[in-house]
Amino acid sequence: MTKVIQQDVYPSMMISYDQGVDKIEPIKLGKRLKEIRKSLGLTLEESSKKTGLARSTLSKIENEQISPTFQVMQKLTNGLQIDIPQLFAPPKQISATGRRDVTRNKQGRAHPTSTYEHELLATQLTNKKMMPFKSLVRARDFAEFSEWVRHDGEEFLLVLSGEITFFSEFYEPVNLNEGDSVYYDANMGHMIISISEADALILWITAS
Amino acid sequence: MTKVIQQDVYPSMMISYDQGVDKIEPIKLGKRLKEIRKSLGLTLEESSKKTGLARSTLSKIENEQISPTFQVMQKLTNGLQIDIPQLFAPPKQISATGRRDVTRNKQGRAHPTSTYEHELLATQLTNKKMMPFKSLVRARDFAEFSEWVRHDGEEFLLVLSGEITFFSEFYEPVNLNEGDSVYYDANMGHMIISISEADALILWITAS
DNA sequence: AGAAAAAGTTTCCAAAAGGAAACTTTTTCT
DNA sequence: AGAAAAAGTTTCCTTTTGGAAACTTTTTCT
Repeated sequence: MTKVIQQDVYPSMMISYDQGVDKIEPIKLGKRLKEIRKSLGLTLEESSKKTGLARSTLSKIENEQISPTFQVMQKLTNGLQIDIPQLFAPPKQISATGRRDVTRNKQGRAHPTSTYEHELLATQLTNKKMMPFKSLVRARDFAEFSEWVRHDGEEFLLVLSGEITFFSEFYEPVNLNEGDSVYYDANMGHMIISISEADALILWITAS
Repeated sequence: MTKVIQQDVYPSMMISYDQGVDKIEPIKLGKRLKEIRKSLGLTLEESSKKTGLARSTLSKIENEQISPTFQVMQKLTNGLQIDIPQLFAPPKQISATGRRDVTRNKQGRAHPTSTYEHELLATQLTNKKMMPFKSLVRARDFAEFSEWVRHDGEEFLLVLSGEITFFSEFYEPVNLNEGDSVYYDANMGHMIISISEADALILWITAS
C-alpha cells in the first residue's frame, strides 16, 4: 500500500478553506508586494539584489503592469523570505460574527467519486473551522480503495442511515449502525464501506 | 534538506517543499497540478472549460514546459477550486496520533437541560477540535429561553429527525426539516425550538 | 535653492508564455 | 484485432513577460 490514491478524492479538495469558492476576488498582488517590500524597508534595487530580478520587473509587478510567472514569484518569495499565505490571505480581517448558511436536504454541492457520493454543506461560507458533508457510501469492498485515506485534522462521523464498516489503522474494524458515531484523528488511515442493503448515508465533519 | 512526501489526497498538501534557502526551490508545480486534476477526475478538456485556459497551455504547465503567470494560476485555482497559498505552503507535518472513539446510538453522556436533552458524543477523547453532541429539542416556544444562546466558535447543526425553527440574531427565523443543516458563528445569538409533533432530534457540532 | 544621488518608471527588445490547430497516443468501442 | 473517439502533446504563431538601459521623479546633500 504505497500508491497515491487516485480514484477517491476527499471533498475538501473541492473547497478551499481560505479562499472563497463562489467569490472570485482578484488578489491585488502588486499592491501587496509593494506593502511588503516597504515594510521590510527595502528599495527596488535592494529587492532586486535579493531576488535576482530586474528592478524594472519588480516595478512593473508592483504596479500591476505585468503578471509574474510562477518562476518569478518563487524568486520573489525566496529572496524576500516572505511566505505566501501572508501574501494572499492576510487582508481578510473580516470579523467572523454573524455568518449563517442554511443547506437544505440534498441541496449541497454534489461531488461524486467512485467510492462515495459526497454532498458538501454550507459551501457559501468560507474560512470555516469545520467542513461538513454528507456522503453516500457506495464502496462495498475494502479492495475498492488502493490506500488508506489520510489527511490532516480530526474527523467526526455519524451514520445517518444504513450500516457501515469503519476501518482504521491501529484498530479493529467496527460496524456502525444508524445513530452510531466515531471521532478520530484523520491522519490515521481510515476508510468506510457500506454493508447494508441500501448504500449507507453518513455525515462527516472535518476540522484542521 | 528533508523532502516531505505526502501521500495524502488534499491538493493543497501535495506540494513538496524544501527548506532550501539560497537555491530557488523547484516546486514541482506541474506534477502536482496534474495529480490534482487526475484526482478530481478531470480531463484536460474539462479542466480547460473550467479554467478558461487552453488545453495546450494546461498540458505544457503540467509537463513543466512553461511557468504559468500569476494570472493563469488564478484562473487555475479558481476554476479547479484549489487554494493558492497552500500550493506554496509547506505541508503540515502530520503528527501520528491515532485516537478513535466510537459512540453507540444513545450511549453518549447525557446532559439534560430545561430546553434540550443533550447527549455528548466521543467523550472519551479530550482536547478535541470539535465537540459533537445530539440534542433532543424539547423547547416549543422561544419564550422558554431567557436570552440568546451565545458562545465562542462556530457551530454546525443537522436535523436528524423532526422539524425545528432556528432563530438567530441578524437573520429571519428559518424552519429546518430532517436532513437540513445550518452553519453559523456561535457568538451570534441563536436558539432552537421544535415544531414537529415529536421532539426534534438534532446533531450539533461546535469548534472554537 | 540647486546639484547630485537615489529611487522609481518607462522604453525597447529578446525570451518566454498562451492559444488554435495539427499531430500523436491512449482508450473505447465494435 | 481494427476503427473510431477521446485524451494528451507538439507545432506554429501572436501576445506578454523580463531585463538592460534610458528616462523621470524624489530625496539628500551642500
